[in-house]
Amino acid sequence: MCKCNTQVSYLHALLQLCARNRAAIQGQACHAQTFHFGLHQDTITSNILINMYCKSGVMSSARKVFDQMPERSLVSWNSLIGSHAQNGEAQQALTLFRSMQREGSLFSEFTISSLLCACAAKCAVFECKQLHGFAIKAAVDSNMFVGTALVDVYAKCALVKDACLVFDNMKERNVVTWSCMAVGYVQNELFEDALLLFRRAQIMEVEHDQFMFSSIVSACAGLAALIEGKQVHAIISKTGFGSNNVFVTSSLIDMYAKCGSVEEAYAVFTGIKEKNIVSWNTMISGFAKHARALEAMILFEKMQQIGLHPNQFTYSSVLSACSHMGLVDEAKSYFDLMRKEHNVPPNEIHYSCMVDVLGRVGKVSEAYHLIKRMPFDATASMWGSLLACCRFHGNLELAKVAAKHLFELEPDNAGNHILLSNIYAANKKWEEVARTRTLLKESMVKKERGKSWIAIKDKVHAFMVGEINHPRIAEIYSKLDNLVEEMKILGYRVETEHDFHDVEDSRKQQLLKHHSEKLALTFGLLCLPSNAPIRIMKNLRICGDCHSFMKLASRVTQREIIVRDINRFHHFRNGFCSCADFW
DNA sequence: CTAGGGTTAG
Repeated sequence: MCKCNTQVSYLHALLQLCARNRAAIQGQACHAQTFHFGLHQDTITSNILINMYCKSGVMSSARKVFDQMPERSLVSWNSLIGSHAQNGEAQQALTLFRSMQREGSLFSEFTISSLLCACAAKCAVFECKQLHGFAIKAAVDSNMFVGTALVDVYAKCALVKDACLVFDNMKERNVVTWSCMAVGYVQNELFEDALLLFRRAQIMEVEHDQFMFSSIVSACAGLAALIEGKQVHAIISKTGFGSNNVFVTSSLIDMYAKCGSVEEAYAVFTGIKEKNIVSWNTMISGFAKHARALEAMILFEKMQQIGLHPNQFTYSSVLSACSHMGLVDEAKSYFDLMRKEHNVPPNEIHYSCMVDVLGRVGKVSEAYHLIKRMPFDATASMWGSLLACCRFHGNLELAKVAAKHLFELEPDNAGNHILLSNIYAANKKWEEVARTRTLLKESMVKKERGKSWIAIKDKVHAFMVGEINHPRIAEIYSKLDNLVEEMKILGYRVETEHDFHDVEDSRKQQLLKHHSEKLALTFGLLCLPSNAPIRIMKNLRICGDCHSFMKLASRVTQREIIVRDINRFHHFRNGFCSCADFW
C-alpha cells in the first residue's frame, strides 16, 4: 500500500480540479484511485470527493460517499447541506440539518448561511426565524456571511424591517451585504430607501459591483427618476461596468423607458455587444409603453433572426404594443403564433391584452367570449377593460355583466362605478344612474387622489388636484389662466363630462382646470428652458379633458410634453399625441 | 475540503 504524501496531494489536487470543472467522469476515475491508495476511508479525501460530486451535480454519489464515511466531519455535513441549498432543495437541506443535530454534531456559520440561502429561495419565514435563533445561540450571528444571508432572506420574505435591523447591527459588511440590502428595498418597492442606501454606501466609500448597480438602476426606474437614473448611469460608465453585464444594461434600458426617454433606452440597447433574451424583451416592452408598436414588432422579428426564441415576456410586450395601438389583427396573429410556433402557453397577461385590444376596436362580444373560454378566472383588469369598451362602443347588456363581476372583485374602485354610471346615463336610465352614484359617492371617499410630479433640476415637485401648498402656486394659477385663454382661441373647451363630482357645471370646470397634471405642466413651463421637453408623471389614468388640453398646449407652446400615466406614456407634439387618442 | 446577491410583462 503506497501512501506517499506527494501522491496523496496530487490526487486531492486532481479531484479539486474536477470539482472546479464539474468533470464528473474524470472525478469518478480519481475516486477509483482513492481505493487503490487506501484513502477511501480518509475523512479529508471523502470530503473532497463529496465536494467534487456536489459541484458536478451527481448528488447520489456525493451521498454515497457521505453515508460510507467512518468519520464525518463538520465539512462533510456543510458540503452536502450547501449543495442542496444551491440546488434549491430546501427540504433536503433542512432534513440533513435535523439529522446533524440528532447525531449531536455541532454546526457552524457555514451551515447556517447555507440553510438561510435555501430558505430565501422558498420564502420560508418560520424556518428562517428559527435559524436566526440558532445562529444567535451558537454565536455565529456576527459572521458576515450569516448576516448577509439574513438580510437577504428577511427581505425576500417581505420582512424589510428585520432585514434592516440585521444590516444596521452588523459589525462588518462587504459589497454583497450592501447589494443584498439594496435589492431587498427594491424588491419590496422601497425605491427611495434603496437610493438613500446607495448614497450612504458612496459616502462610506463602499465599492460597488454589478449587483448593486442593477438594483439601484431598478430603483430609479421604479421612481421614474430620470435625473438620478442618469447620475447612476454616469457612475456605472466610469467604473467600466457599463456595457458588459446584461443585468445592468437591461436595468438601464428599463429605467430609461420607464423614465420616458425611449431614445436613450434604445441607445443603451444598441450599445450592448452580447444581447440576451432579457435585453430584447426589455427594449420591446419599452417601445410598447411608448406606443411605438412598429419598432416593437421589428425587434420581435430581428431577435429571431439572430436565433433567440420569444418567451412569455416577449409576447406580453408585443401584445401590449398592439393593444395600445388597436392593432387587433396583428395581436391575433401573435396570439396564434405563441403556442404554435414557440410553444409558449398564453397566461393571464396575454389574455388580458387580447381582451383589451378586441374591446378597443369594438369587438366587444368577441372579447367576452374569449374571457368565457380562457382557462383562468377573469381578473378585475379584464372586466374593467371590457366595461370601458362597452361604454365606448355602447353595449349596455354586456356592460351590466362586466360590472357585476367587477364589483364583486373590486367593490371600492370608484372608476368602475363612474364607468357604469356613464353607461346608464348614455342610455337615459336615470334610476340606475342615481343608484350607481350612491355607490360611487361611498367609493370616492376611498379613491386615490390625482397626483402629478415633475423633476426640476434635482428636486421633485408634486402637485395634488387643486394644490395650494406649493411655494409658487399663485404664479402657477395665473400662468395657467393665461394658457387656457390662449387655447380657447384655438377651440379648447373644458370637457366637464370627465368630472364626476356631484356639483354644478361651473364648479366642475374649476375642478378640471386644476387637475394635477395641468399644474405640473404649468410649473414646467415656468421653470424649464424653452427647448426642453416637459416630463410629467401621474399616478392615475389621464382624463379626457387633460388629454385634449395637453395636445393643444403642445401646439400653443411648441413644447414636447411627455406624460406618464398609470399605464403608459403619452408624447404630445404639435397638437398630436403618440397614442393617437387611443388609451 | 464547506457558505451569500441582480434584469424583462397588463
